[in-house]
Amino acid sequence: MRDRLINDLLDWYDANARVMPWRVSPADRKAGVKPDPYRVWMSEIMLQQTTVAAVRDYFNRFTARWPTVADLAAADDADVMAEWAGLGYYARARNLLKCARFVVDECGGAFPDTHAGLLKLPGVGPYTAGAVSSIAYNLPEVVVDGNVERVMSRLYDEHTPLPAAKPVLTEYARALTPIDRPGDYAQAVMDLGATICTPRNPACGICPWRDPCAARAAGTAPELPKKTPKKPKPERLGFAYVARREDGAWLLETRPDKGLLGGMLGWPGSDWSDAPKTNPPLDTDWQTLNATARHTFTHFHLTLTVLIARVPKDAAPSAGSFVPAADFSPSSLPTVMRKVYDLAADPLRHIDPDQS
DNA sequence: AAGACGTGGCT
DNA sequence: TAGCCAAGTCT
Repeated sequence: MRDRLINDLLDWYDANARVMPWRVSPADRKAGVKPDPYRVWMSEIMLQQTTVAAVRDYFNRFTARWPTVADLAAADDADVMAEWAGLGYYARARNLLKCARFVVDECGGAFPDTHAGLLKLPGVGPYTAGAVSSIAYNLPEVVVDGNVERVMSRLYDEHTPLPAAKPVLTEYARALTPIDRPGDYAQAVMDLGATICTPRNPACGICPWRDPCAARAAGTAPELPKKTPKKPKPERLGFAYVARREDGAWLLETRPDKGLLGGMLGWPGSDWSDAPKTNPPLDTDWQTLNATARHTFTHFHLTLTVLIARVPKDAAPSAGSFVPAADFSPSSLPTVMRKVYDLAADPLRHIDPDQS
Protein backbone atom coordinates (compact mmCIF):
# COMPACT_ATOMS: atom_id res chain seq x y z
CA MET A 1 0.00 0.00 0.00
CA ARG A 2 2.66 2.46 1.11
CA ASP A 3 5.02 1.54 -1.74
CA ARG A 4 2.19 1.80 -4.24
CA LEU A 5 1.36 5.32 -3.02
CA ILE A 6 4.98 6.45 -3.23
CA ASN A 7 5.61 4.91 -6.64
CA ASP A 8 2.45 6.36 -8.16
CA LEU A 9 3.45 9.82 -6.96
CA LEU A 10 7.05 9.52 -8.18
CA ASP A 11 5.86 8.28 -11.57
CA TRP A 12 3.57 11.28 -11.80
CA TYR A 13 6.46 13.57 -10.78
CA ASP A 14 8.82 12.08 -13.39
CA ALA A 15 6.31 13.10 -16.05
CA ASN A 16 5.03 16.37 -14.55
CA ALA A 17 7.79 17.98 -12.44
CA ARG A 18 7.74 21.75 -12.70
CA VAL A 19 10.90 23.43 -13.98
CA MET A 20 12.45 25.99 -11.62
CA PRO A 21 15.82 27.79 -11.60
CA TRP A 22 16.86 26.16 -8.33
CA ARG A 23 15.65 22.67 -9.09
CA VAL A 24 17.43 19.61 -10.47
CA SER A 25 15.02 17.72 -12.72
CA PRO A 26 14.23 14.10 -11.83
CA ALA A 27 16.06 13.00 -15.00
CA ASP A 28 19.20 14.99 -14.14
CA ARG A 29 19.09 13.75 -10.57
CA LYS A 30 18.87 10.18 -11.82
CA ALA A 31 21.93 10.93 -13.99
CA GLY A 32 23.87 11.90 -10.87
CA VAL A 33 23.52 15.70 -10.85
CA LYS A 34 23.69 17.02 -7.28
CA PRO A 35 21.81 20.19 -6.29
CA ASP A 36 23.88 23.09 -4.89
CA PRO A 37 22.94 23.33 -1.18
CA TYR A 38 23.43 27.12 -1.31
CA ARG A 39 20.85 27.48 -4.06
CA VAL A 40 18.45 25.03 -2.42
CA TRP A 41 18.73 26.91 0.87
CA MET A 42 18.29 30.30 -0.84
CA SER A 43 15.19 29.13 -2.69
CA GLU A 44 13.63 27.61 0.42
CA ILE A 45 14.10 30.81 2.44
CA MET A 46 12.55 32.87 -0.35
CA LEU A 47 9.66 30.42 -0.77
CA GLN A 48 8.57 30.66 2.87
CA GLN A 49 4.98 31.94 2.66
CA THR A 50 5.72 33.18 -0.85
CA THR A 51 4.61 32.02 -4.28
CA VAL A 52 6.95 30.51 -6.87
CA ALA A 53 5.96 33.27 -9.32
CA ALA A 54 7.04 35.98 -6.87
CA VAL A 55 10.33 34.26 -6.01
CA ARG A 56 11.69 33.43 -9.46
CA ASP A 57 13.14 36.84 -10.41
CA TYR A 58 14.48 37.50 -6.91
CA PHE A 59 16.24 34.14 -6.90
CA ASN A 60 17.85 34.82 -10.28
CA ARG A 61 19.04 38.28 -9.21
CA PHE A 62 20.42 37.07 -5.87
CA THR A 63 22.32 34.12 -7.30
CA ALA A 64 23.66 36.19 -10.21
CA ARG A 65 24.93 38.87 -7.84
CA TRP A 66 26.09 36.50 -5.08
CA PRO A 67 26.86 33.12 -6.73
CA THR A 68 28.25 31.46 -3.58
CA VAL A 69 27.60 31.60 0.14
CA ALA A 70 31.01 33.28 0.55
CA ASP A 71 29.97 36.05 -1.84
CA LEU A 72 26.76 36.60 0.09
CA ALA A 73 28.55 36.57 3.45
CA ALA A 74 30.83 39.38 2.20
CA ALA A 75 27.92 41.54 0.96
CA ASP A 76 26.89 44.85 2.51
CA ASP A 77 23.74 44.62 4.62
CA ALA A 78 22.11 47.54 2.80
CA ASP A 79 22.69 45.92 -0.60
CA VAL A 80 21.04 42.68 0.50
CA MET A 81 18.06 44.47 2.06
CA ALA A 82 17.63 46.60 -1.09
CA GLU A 83 17.74 43.50 -3.29
CA TRP A 84 15.10 41.82 -1.08
CA ALA A 85 12.81 44.88 -1.15
CA GLY A 86 9.29 43.97 -2.28
CA LEU A 87 9.52 40.28 -1.37
CA GLY A 88 8.23 40.78 2.18
CA TYR A 89 8.93 39.18 5.55
CA TYR A 90 12.17 41.10 5.84
CA ALA A 91 13.43 39.13 8.83
CA ARG A 92 14.18 36.48 6.23
CA ALA A 93 16.69 38.79 4.52
CA ARG A 94 18.38 39.71 7.81
CA ASN A 95 18.58 36.02 8.73
CA LEU A 96 19.80 35.17 5.23
CA LEU A 97 22.89 37.31 5.80
CA LYS A 98 23.36 36.08 9.37
CA CYS A 99 23.13 32.52 8.13
CA ALA A 100 25.59 33.03 5.25
CA ARG A 101 28.11 34.57 7.65
CA PHE A 102 27.56 31.77 10.15
CA VAL A 103 28.19 29.14 7.47
CA VAL A 104 31.38 30.90 6.37
CA ASP A 105 32.67 31.74 9.85
CA GLU A 106 31.59 28.68 11.85
CA CYS A 107 31.04 25.86 9.33
CA GLY A 108 34.09 26.20 7.11
CA GLY A 109 32.03 27.64 4.29
CA ALA A 110 29.90 24.53 3.72
CA PHE A 111 26.25 24.14 4.72
CA PRO A 112 25.66 21.56 7.46
CA ASP A 113 24.62 18.24 5.90
CA THR A 114 22.42 17.00 8.73
CA HIS A 115 18.90 17.97 9.77
CA ALA A 116 20.09 18.89 13.29
CA GLY A 117 22.94 21.00 11.91
CA LEU A 118 20.66 22.85 9.51
CA LEU A 119 18.12 23.52 12.25
CA LYS A 120 20.71 25.60 14.13
CA LEU A 121 20.99 28.11 11.28
CA PRO A 122 19.25 31.49 11.59
CA GLY A 123 15.96 31.52 9.68
CA VAL A 124 15.94 27.75 9.25
CA GLY A 125 13.05 25.98 11.00
CA PRO A 126 11.65 22.45 10.80
CA TYR A 127 10.30 22.87 7.28
CA THR A 128 13.45 24.37 5.73
CA ALA A 129 15.77 21.94 7.53
CA GLY A 130 13.68 19.07 6.17
CA ALA A 131 13.55 20.53 2.66
CA VAL A 132 17.31 21.17 2.42
CA SER A 133 18.08 17.76 4.00
CA SER A 134 15.96 15.89 1.49
CA ILE A 135 16.37 18.02 -1.65
CA ALA A 136 20.08 18.90 -1.33
CA TYR A 137 21.37 15.82 0.50
CA ASN A 138 18.77 13.16 -0.30
CA LEU A 139 18.17 12.44 3.37
CA PRO A 140 14.78 10.89 4.26
CA GLU A 141 13.60 13.78 6.48
CA VAL A 142 9.93 14.69 6.67
CA VAL A 143 8.96 17.88 4.81
CA VAL A 144 5.75 19.57 5.89
CA ASP A 145 4.62 22.82 4.32
CA GLY A 146 1.16 24.14 3.51
CA ASN A 147 0.91 21.89 0.45
CA VAL A 148 1.78 18.76 2.41
CA GLU A 149 -0.72 19.68 5.14
CA ARG A 150 -3.45 20.04 2.54
CA VAL A 151 -2.54 16.85 0.68
CA MET A 152 -2.31 14.75 3.87
CA SER A 153 -5.52 16.16 5.33
CA ARG A 154 -7.32 15.05 2.17
CA LEU A 155 -5.56 11.74 1.65
CA TYR A 156 -6.59 10.72 5.20
CA ASP A 157 -9.78 12.82 5.39
CA GLU A 158 -8.50 14.56 8.53
CA HIS A 159 -11.04 17.12 9.77
CA THR A 160 -9.20 18.45 12.82
CA PRO A 161 -8.59 22.14 12.10
CA LEU A 162 -5.08 23.57 11.66
CA PRO A 163 -2.86 24.37 13.42
CA ALA A 164 -4.03 21.72 15.92
CA ALA A 165 -3.87 19.05 13.21
CA LYS A 166 -0.22 19.76 12.42
CA PRO A 167 1.27 16.92 14.53
CA VAL A 168 -1.07 14.29 13.05
CA LEU A 169 -0.49 15.47 9.51
CA THR A 170 3.26 15.44 10.14
CA GLU A 171 3.04 11.81 11.25
CA TYR A 172 1.09 10.88 8.12
CA ALA A 173 3.75 12.61 6.02
CA ARG A 174 6.61 11.00 7.94
CA ALA A 175 5.16 7.52 7.42
CA LEU A 176 5.14 8.09 3.65
CA THR A 177 8.65 9.58 3.33
CA PRO A 178 10.71 7.06 1.32
CA ILE A 179 14.36 6.06 1.85
CA ASP A 180 14.75 6.05 -1.92
CA ARG A 181 14.46 9.41 -3.72
CA PRO A 182 13.37 11.49 -0.69
CA GLY A 183 14.32 14.73 -2.47
CA ASP A 184 12.17 13.99 -5.50
CA TYR A 185 9.40 12.74 -3.23
CA ALA A 186 9.35 15.99 -1.20
CA GLN A 187 9.17 18.09 -4.33
CA ALA A 188 6.56 15.75 -5.80
CA VAL A 189 4.12 16.22 -2.89
CA MET A 190 4.57 19.99 -3.07
CA ASP A 191 4.06 20.00 -6.84
CA LEU A 192 0.96 17.87 -6.38
CA GLY A 193 -0.39 20.35 -3.84
CA ALA A 194 0.45 23.32 -6.04
CA THR A 195 -1.00 22.00 -9.31
CA ILE A 196 -3.57 19.23 -8.59
CA CYS A 197 -4.52 19.16 -4.92
CA THR A 198 -5.13 22.91 -4.87
CA PRO A 199 -6.98 24.81 -2.12
CA ARG A 200 -9.99 25.47 -4.36
CA ASN A 201 -11.31 23.28 -7.16
CA PRO A 202 -8.85 20.40 -6.72
CA ALA A 203 -8.35 18.43 -9.94
CA CYS A 204 -9.15 15.09 -8.35
CA GLY A 205 -9.94 13.52 -11.72
CA ILE A 206 -6.29 13.61 -12.83
CA CYS A 207 -4.68 13.06 -9.42
CA PRO A 208 -2.25 10.13 -9.09
CA TRP A 209 -3.73 9.59 -5.61
CA ARG A 210 -7.41 9.81 -6.58
CA ASP A 211 -8.07 6.11 -5.78
CA PRO A 212 -6.52 5.97 -2.30
CA CYS A 213 -7.73 9.50 -1.32
CA ALA A 214 -10.19 9.28 1.60
CA ALA A 215 -11.53 12.81 1.15
CA ARG A 216 -12.11 12.15 -2.54
CA ALA A 217 -14.21 9.11 -1.55
CA ALA A 218 -16.08 11.10 1.10
CA GLY A 219 -16.56 14.13 -1.14
CA THR A 220 -14.87 16.40 1.42
CA ALA A 221 -11.68 17.29 -0.47
CA PRO A 222 -12.65 20.89 -1.34
CA GLU A 223 -13.37 21.77 2.31
CA LEU A 224 -10.08 20.40 3.66
CA PRO A 225 -7.93 21.29 5.45
CA LYS A 226 -10.14 22.90 8.10
CA LYS A 227 -8.63 26.01 9.66
CA THR A 228 -9.39 27.95 12.81
CA PRO A 229 -10.95 31.30 11.82
CA LYS A 230 -8.71 34.36 11.65
CA LYS A 231 -9.15 37.54 13.61
CA PRO A 232 -10.20 40.70 11.73
CA LYS A 233 -7.46 43.22 10.94
CA PRO A 234 -7.66 46.55 12.78
CA GLU A 235 -7.29 49.89 10.96
CA ARG A 236 -4.25 52.05 11.71
CA LEU A 237 -3.23 55.54 10.63
CA GLY A 238 0.10 57.27 10.13
CA PHE A 239 2.05 60.10 8.50
CA ALA A 240 4.93 59.82 6.04
CA TYR A 241 7.22 62.75 5.21
CA VAL A 242 8.91 62.97 1.83
CA ALA A 243 11.47 65.77 1.71
CA ARG A 244 13.53 66.52 -1.37
CA ARG A 245 16.55 68.76 -1.23
CA GLU A 246 17.21 71.31 -3.95
CA ASP A 247 20.05 69.13 -5.31
CA GLY A 248 17.61 66.24 -5.78
CA ALA A 249 18.57 64.22 -2.66
CA TRP A 250 15.79 62.36 -0.82
CA LEU A 251 15.39 62.26 2.97
CA LEU A 252 15.33 58.58 3.94
CA GLU A 253 15.94 56.53 7.04
CA THR A 254 16.98 52.94 7.67
CA ARG A 255 14.46 51.40 10.04
CA PRO A 256 15.65 49.61 13.19
CA ASP A 257 16.41 45.89 12.78
CA LYS A 258 13.61 44.78 15.11
CA GLY A 259 9.97 44.85 14.18
CA LEU A 260 7.95 45.67 11.09
CA LEU A 261 10.05 46.33 7.94
CA GLY A 262 13.13 45.95 10.15
CA GLY A 263 16.37 46.97 8.45
CA MET A 264 14.57 48.42 5.44
CA LEU A 265 14.81 51.88 3.94
CA GLY A 266 11.78 54.13 4.40
CA TRP A 267 10.44 57.65 4.72
CA PRO A 268 10.59 59.27 8.15
CA GLY A 269 7.16 59.24 9.73
CA SER A 270 4.91 58.88 12.72
CA ASP A 271 4.00 55.78 14.65
CA TRP A 272 1.18 53.75 13.09
CA SER A 273 -1.78 53.64 15.45
CA ASP A 274 -5.32 54.88 16.14
CA ALA A 275 -4.05 58.40 16.80
CA PRO A 276 -0.54 58.89 15.39
CA LYS A 277 1.49 61.87 16.59
CA THR A 278 2.79 64.21 13.91
CA ASN A 279 6.57 64.53 14.11
CA PRO A 280 8.05 66.05 10.94
CA PRO A 281 11.79 65.39 10.53
CA LEU A 282 12.34 68.98 9.44
CA ASP A 283 10.90 72.35 10.36
CA THR A 284 9.60 73.46 7.00
CA ASP A 285 6.44 74.19 5.09
CA TRP A 286 4.93 70.72 4.55
CA GLN A 287 2.29 70.20 1.91
CA THR A 288 -0.31 67.49 2.55
CA LEU A 289 -1.19 65.44 -0.51
CA ASN A 290 -4.83 64.86 -1.42
CA ALA A 291 -4.40 61.12 -1.88
CA THR A 292 -3.41 58.71 0.91
CA ALA A 293 -1.36 55.53 0.70
CA ARG A 294 -3.34 52.39 1.57
CA HIS A 295 -1.57 49.20 2.49
CA THR A 296 -2.51 45.96 4.20
CA PHE A 297 0.01 44.09 6.33
CA THR A 298 -0.40 40.62 7.77
CA HIS A 299 -2.20 41.87 10.85
CA PHE A 300 -3.52 45.40 10.15
CA HIS A 301 -4.71 47.84 7.49
CA LEU A 302 -2.81 51.11 7.19
CA THR A 303 -3.74 54.51 5.77
CA LEU A 304 -0.80 56.87 5.40
CA THR A 305 -1.16 60.62 5.02
CA VAL A 306 1.70 61.82 2.83
CA LEU A 307 3.37 65.20 3.35
CA ILE A 308 5.97 66.60 0.97
CA ALA A 309 8.43 69.50 1.02
CA ARG A 310 11.25 70.96 -1.03
CA VAL A 311 14.04 71.98 1.28
CA PRO A 312 17.23 74.04 0.96
CA LYS A 313 20.77 72.69 0.72
CA ASP A 314 21.52 73.38 4.40
CA ALA A 315 18.46 71.59 5.78
CA ALA A 316 19.31 69.67 8.97
CA PRO A 317 16.85 66.79 9.57
CA SER A 318 16.13 65.39 13.04
CA ALA A 319 15.51 61.93 11.53
CA GLY A 320 17.05 60.09 8.58
CA SER A 321 19.61 61.46 6.18
CA PHE A 322 19.69 62.76 2.62
CA VAL A 323 20.45 60.21 -0.09
CA PRO A 324 21.71 61.62 -3.42
CA ALA A 325 19.27 61.06 -6.28
CA ALA A 326 21.90 58.99 -8.10
CA ASP A 327 22.12 56.56 -5.16
CA PHE A 328 18.38 56.07 -4.72
CA SER A 329 16.00 53.74 -6.50
CA PRO A 330 12.37 53.26 -5.42
CA SER A 331 12.87 49.53 -6.08
CA SER A 332 14.99 49.43 -2.91
CA LEU A 333 11.92 50.36 -0.81
CA PRO A 334 9.46 47.96 0.80
CA THR A 335 6.12 48.13 -0.98
CA VAL A 336 4.30 50.40 1.46
CA MET A 337 7.13 52.94 1.17
CA ARG A 338 7.14 52.63 -2.61
CA LYS A 339 3.42 53.48 -2.61
CA VAL A 340 4.28 56.67 -0.72
CA TYR A 341 7.02 57.41 -3.22
CA ASP A 342 4.62 56.92 -6.13
CA LEU A 343 2.31 59.56 -4.67
CA ALA A 344 5.06 62.02 -3.76
CA ALA A 345 7.36 61.67 -6.76
CA ASP A 346 5.11 63.40 -9.24
CA PRO A 347 4.74 66.72 -7.39
CA LEU A 348 8.47 66.62 -6.53
CA ARG A 349 9.68 65.60 -9.97
CA HIS A 350 10.75 69.06 -11.15
CA ILE A 351 13.81 69.24 -8.94
CA ASP A 352 16.91 68.93 -11.11
CA PRO A 353 19.63 66.83 -9.47
CA ASP A 354 22.27 68.55 -11.60
CA GLN A 355 21.65 72.15 -10.66
CA SER A 356 22.79 71.76 -7.01
C1' DA B 1 2.07 29.70 22.62
C1' DA B 2 -0.33 32.94 20.27
C1' DG B 3 0.86 36.82 17.74
C1' DA B 4 4.17 39.34 14.76
C1' DC B 5 5.80 39.41 10.44
C1' DG B 6 4.74 41.37 3.64
C1' DT B 7 3.13 41.00 -0.57
C1' DG B 8 0.63 40.08 -4.90
C1' DG B 9 -2.60 37.20 -7.23
C1' DC B 10 -6.97 35.08 -7.48
C1' DT B 11 -12.02 34.61 -6.74
C1' DT C 1 -14.14 43.51 -3.40
C1' DA C 2 -12.69 41.88 0.75
C1' DG C 3 -10.77 37.87 2.03
C1' DC C 4 -8.06 33.91 1.28
C1' DC C 5 -3.93 31.98 0.14
C1' DA C 6 1.46 30.87 -0.91
C1' DA C 7 7.59 25.93 -0.12
C1' DG C 8 7.27 29.27 7.92
C1' DT C 9 10.15 31.25 11.63
C1' DC C 10 10.83 33.67 15.73
C1' DT C 11 9.66 35.22 20.24
